[in-house]
Amino acid sequence: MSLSYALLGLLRGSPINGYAIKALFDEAINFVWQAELSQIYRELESLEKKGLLCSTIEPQRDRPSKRLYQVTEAGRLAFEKWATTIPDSFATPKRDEFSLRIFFGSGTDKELMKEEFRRYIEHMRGLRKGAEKYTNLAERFPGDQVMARADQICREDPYCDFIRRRAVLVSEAQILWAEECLAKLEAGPGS
Amino acid sequence: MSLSYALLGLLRGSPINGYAIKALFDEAINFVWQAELSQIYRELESLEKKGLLCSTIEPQRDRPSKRLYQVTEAGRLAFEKWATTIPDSFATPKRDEFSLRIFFGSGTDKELMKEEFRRYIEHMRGLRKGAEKYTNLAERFPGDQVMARADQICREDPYCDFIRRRAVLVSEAQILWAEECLAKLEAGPGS
DNA sequence: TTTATCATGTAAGTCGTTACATGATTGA
DNA sequence: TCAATCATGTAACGACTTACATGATAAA
Repeated sequence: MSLSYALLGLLRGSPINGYAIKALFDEAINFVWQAELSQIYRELESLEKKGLLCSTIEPQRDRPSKRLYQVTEAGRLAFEKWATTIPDSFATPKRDEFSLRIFFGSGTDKELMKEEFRRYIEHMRGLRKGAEKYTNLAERFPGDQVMARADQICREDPYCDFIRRRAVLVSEAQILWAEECLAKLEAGPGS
Repeated sequence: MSLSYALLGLLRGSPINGYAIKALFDEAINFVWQAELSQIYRELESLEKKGLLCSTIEPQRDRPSKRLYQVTEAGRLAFEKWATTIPDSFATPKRDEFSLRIFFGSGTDKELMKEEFRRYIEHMRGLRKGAEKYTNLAERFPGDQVMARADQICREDPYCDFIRRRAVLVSEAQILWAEECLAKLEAGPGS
């Protein structure tokens, strides 16, 4: 599973706690990975048991204590191995509810399907907009060192920009596709 | 979960057995849904227990017996309800190992990353090629009525074509993106 | 004779979501 | 006072994968 590598990769830098990782996933790298807090905590615990991470409790004055994680040497090695081994297959599991709904569209009222495409286009425009600009983590989390650092890394790292650019291009392709479908449905008989 | 609706949708037509459904997923609608045989069998069983499907055993002379499934009236209603209710969100779970590998690319040797992009482009070209033509199920499964019928439906159904077209456009966008990334890596310092 | 295809299933384990529990502080 | 944010976790369930078991026929 790749969540473990996402965590090992993120924890190579300064120590982070589970809650902040969730914020990073949601705010900064939402084109890359997604996970629920409960899953993150469980995975961090599991990685620590395996000796790939270690944690320390950091008490805070005005906030609850944090459990800060860092990679161990073994964790760093495991990540390195994963990062330098090109996978045999690039296939991603194909399980997309929207595709399925469209696939079975011919049994559904055409006006309803048109509305579904319109809503999909709105959704995709939102995604594109979100990907077009850098997520300004430093602004959103003022005074947070971890976020400031993540922000800076993303701004300087060409690979981080690749991922952002991909989100833009792919969502644009899907917008064009959906608009094309809508036009065909409107041009077709009985509309 | 949507696998159940994929099954209910497929089984609205002529009765099909689990093994044939797997073939349909793999050959015809691989842009739409994916599932392992073991999961299909379990899900079919579960849907029958819920009264949404019913099955009959069909003995064959030269082959093992088949368990043929069909939707019940309750199953048809459940499918209708799903198909005619536009979901609140179009978000798909974002969990793509390739994105993650690129995101962490700056720590990896540049030549290795270039090779990874090249392999990715090859993979995407294969996907595009597969999507450009109709999957000729009738040719691949000569004499198979279920496949012949699925083939014909796909050929006549505009929604089926939408899905195919989407796969073409999205894989094209990803090819362009990856080529753009490669060019940037090659133009950058130290290449 | 061995491999491939057809055919159905079970069992174990991993991965992921949803719901629940707890409790502190801050701001409206 | 009430909601929001910060913070960590547990428990139950649901979804998916991998491995295993079985056995027939057809083709190489």
